[in-house]
Amino acid sequence: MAATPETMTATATALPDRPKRADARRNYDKLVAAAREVFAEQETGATLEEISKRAGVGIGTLYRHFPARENLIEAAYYDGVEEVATSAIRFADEEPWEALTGWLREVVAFAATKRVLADEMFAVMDRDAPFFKSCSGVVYDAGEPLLSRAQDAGVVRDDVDINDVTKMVMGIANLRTAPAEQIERLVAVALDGLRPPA
Amino acid sequence: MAATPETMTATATALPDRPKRADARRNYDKLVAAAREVFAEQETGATLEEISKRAGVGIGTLYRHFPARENLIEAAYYDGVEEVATSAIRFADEEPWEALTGWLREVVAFAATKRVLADEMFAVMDRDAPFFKSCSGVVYDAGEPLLSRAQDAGVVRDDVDINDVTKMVMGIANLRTAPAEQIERLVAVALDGLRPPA
DNA sequence: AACTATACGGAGGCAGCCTCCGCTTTGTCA
DNA sequence: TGACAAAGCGGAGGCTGCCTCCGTATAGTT
Repeated sequence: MAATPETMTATATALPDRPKRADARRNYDKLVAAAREVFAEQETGATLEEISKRAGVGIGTLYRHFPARENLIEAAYYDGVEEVATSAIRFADEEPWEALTGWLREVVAFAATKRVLADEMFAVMDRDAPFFKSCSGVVYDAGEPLLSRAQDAGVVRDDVDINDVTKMVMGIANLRTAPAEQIERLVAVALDGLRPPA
Repeated sequence: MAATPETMTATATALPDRPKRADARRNYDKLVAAAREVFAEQETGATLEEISKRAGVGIGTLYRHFPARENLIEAAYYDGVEEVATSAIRFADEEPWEALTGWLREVVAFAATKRVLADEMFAVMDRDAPFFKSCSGVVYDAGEPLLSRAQDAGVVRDDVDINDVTKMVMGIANLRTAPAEQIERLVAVALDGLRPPA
């Protein structure tokens, strides 16, 4: 699901407006695609010059569309967020505990693919930038029903909310020194902490 | 406990050698102190020029002592690590569960004070740089007895090691969007996941 | 006091970030 | 379809921070 102005509600995001003229829109899309490529390849230190070159546009064009580095990062990040959010519905008919934890594992896998981008975002962006709020909002809205259901079923403690749960999981998912296998294991341990106290 | 060449074993660290001439040693210390100050103040984007100015030495001097940015960061970080490691002994005579979790809360508090520095380190340093290994080693050696005791007492599951436990906790501790109160709460939840499965 | 190894410091080269403005393209209106 | 404004393009160049290099200064030694 792509983030286009048409499909976005007021609360959905704070992405730069997608431009109107055909050539501009073309370049905008090329830039986002190039940014995704470059951020996916580079372990670190992607330069904006390289992204603009890869997109086949001038550096000035990049800056017109994305006045600050973060705007480009946001655009490259956002539709992954929407995707993982919507994936929540796929877990609707599993058991409450499996539905919640299954979706959270999905979130972890997503985070793994976007680690460089996420680091960039945190490095560059204010903790409470509107964009973060948007992303959080989308993810929370998606996960909240799964959590509530698990709590109603009595398999998750009542003193946590969806913000708590996703943050806890994301913290572990973003561990930069842990291999994927360990992250999965640690997430499972932490999720066990969500079970109601005996 | 300060990190001096005299007190360091081969495995302890990979810090640059502390220099021999009196003026050089003075400048080295001034630089480390200035780096700590600046990293503590700045939310982000501390410049090396500023650190050298604050220390009252030329930029060339900074680079002679710390050829790469990371060397300075390491030096500024390291003795905090040793401090938190040695704090483990203070929990020796508490109950096994309280000893382990009490010390881990200490680790979390330490992480909170060094967040900028930690971010810098991760941004700049290879995941398996010797320095990381040293820090991990020091912390693991300190925490391992507490974990073993808790496992022997049957209050912590057997399928985790000290590496798992500290990473899980550090992941949550480094959450950049969570206030201290929430981090404490989430760490407590995750630690509950360490209890043996019923 | 003279000497040498050690250390100092900042000018300057380099790279990435970002701005600015003259040129080009698009879309529109007759 | 041609002509015109508005929108968009692009890259030269300024700025800043990173880092190197080398002429000068100082500690320690004899």
